[in-house]
Amino acid sequence: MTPPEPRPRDRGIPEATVARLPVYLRALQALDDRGILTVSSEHLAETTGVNSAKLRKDLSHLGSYGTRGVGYEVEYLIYQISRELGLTQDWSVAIVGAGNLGRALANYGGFGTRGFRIAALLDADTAVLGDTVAGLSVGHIDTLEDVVDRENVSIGVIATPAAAAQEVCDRFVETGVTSVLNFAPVVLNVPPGVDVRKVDLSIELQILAFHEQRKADGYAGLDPFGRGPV
Amino acid sequence: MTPPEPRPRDRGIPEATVARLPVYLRALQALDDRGILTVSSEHLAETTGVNSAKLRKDLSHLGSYGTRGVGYEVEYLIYQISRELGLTQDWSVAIVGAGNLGRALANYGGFGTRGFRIAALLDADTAVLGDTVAGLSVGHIDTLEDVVDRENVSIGVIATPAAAAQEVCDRFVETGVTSVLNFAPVVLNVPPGVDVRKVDLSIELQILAFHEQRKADGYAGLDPFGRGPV
DNA sequence: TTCTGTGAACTGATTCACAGCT
DNA sequence: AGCTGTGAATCAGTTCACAGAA
Repeated sequence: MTPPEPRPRDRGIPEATVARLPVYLRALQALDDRGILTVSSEHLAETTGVNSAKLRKDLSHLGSYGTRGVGYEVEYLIYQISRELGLTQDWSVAIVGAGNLGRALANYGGFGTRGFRIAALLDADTAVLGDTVAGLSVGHIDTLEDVVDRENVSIGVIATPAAAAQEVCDRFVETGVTSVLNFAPVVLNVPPGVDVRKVDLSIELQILAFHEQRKADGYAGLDPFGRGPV
Repeated sequence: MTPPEPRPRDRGIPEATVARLPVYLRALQALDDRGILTVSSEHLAETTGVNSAKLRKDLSHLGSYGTRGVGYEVEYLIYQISRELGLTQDWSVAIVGAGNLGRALANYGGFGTRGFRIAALLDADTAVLGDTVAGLSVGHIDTLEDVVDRENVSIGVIATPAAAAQEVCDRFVETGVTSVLNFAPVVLNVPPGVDVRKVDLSIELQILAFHEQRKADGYAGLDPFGRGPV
């Protein structure tokens, strides 16, 4: 697992930092839209809900893009973060599963920010074949390999029922996709080198339930409005 | 911030552990469905994609529910985790936003596992009012406060466009909801004591894009199939 | 003077490795 | 003999606090 050789500028950006860069980026874009030219770590930290020292350390991993006594130039920082995240290019995305979730994803306005392009929306159910979603015609799952090759898909999104997820994932991996975003409630098995990220509604709810229960249990006095289970 | 008094059994379960318990629970339920009575940390760890020492340490925070030389009893462990997560009771959930995402959430089969009950699906758009989704009629957002009170809602789910999210959140909080699951791409502002969890598609994609770019950049030899941007 | 960039201290999470129970 | 439960070692991430640039 050792990298082949030490590379020029250390790109060893901590995972935790990478996960926050998109949040900073969004806040910066909002500032830019309002015509704001410069921002301090204190202010940007506040609007993104992090500690300002953490924000500065995060940004310092990209290089020294701030000006002491002044702050960060909004446009320049947007560019630097975009570049670091790989958003100065477009990535091709294929979504499998054209149920409500798949459709919601396909319709996701402009796909967040720029940087992504939906190449296809596929489903196994012939009943939805040809439906138009977000200007795209739903294709058949059997064309997955063709689509990935032709459109140079690099990110596969799985929005199928749990039972179908592993098979779809295998097909993505087999065709050369190395990044998968999984919305199905299963743990996917992939070979090394493939990145999987999981988004799981019921896990999120269960985590919230845990904290709700705790509030209800022991700290009633500190939480005058807390509600219990039904 | 000191708890009023030391409470009987230490419930200081690490956040990282809490986030994994739902994953273990799901795997255990699958084992239970297959009639398997007992499982070792090694095996359960493998199917959930974690290290077995981590799994044992996680479970040890709940108590000593394993048997040395044997493993864990599946049913008993399901019960213990469910109890710890607060799933032996039902929690009432209100979803705001009846677009594709809101509908996808409402249809989410049995809401993951048991433990949750959708009390209402609300929207501001009069065009979707009265639509039936997952056996539920879409209500008007103005009834939010009524619904929360009447149905004793403890978890609010925000599936609205970004612009509406903070206002919906404020109304939830104002009415006494202390747990919020936010799908809108904004950082929500809440008073202390309110838990917010965020699920953000575009952030997940951007994190994947970062790793894709890295693979494409520097490790071509280790990743023969990796695709670049389009 | 203001605000960045960063060593140093700290806190939390993971992994190792093995003692001890069944 | 096999597998749990857990101290001890390690690693990652956060926060503090301040030196130094503009």
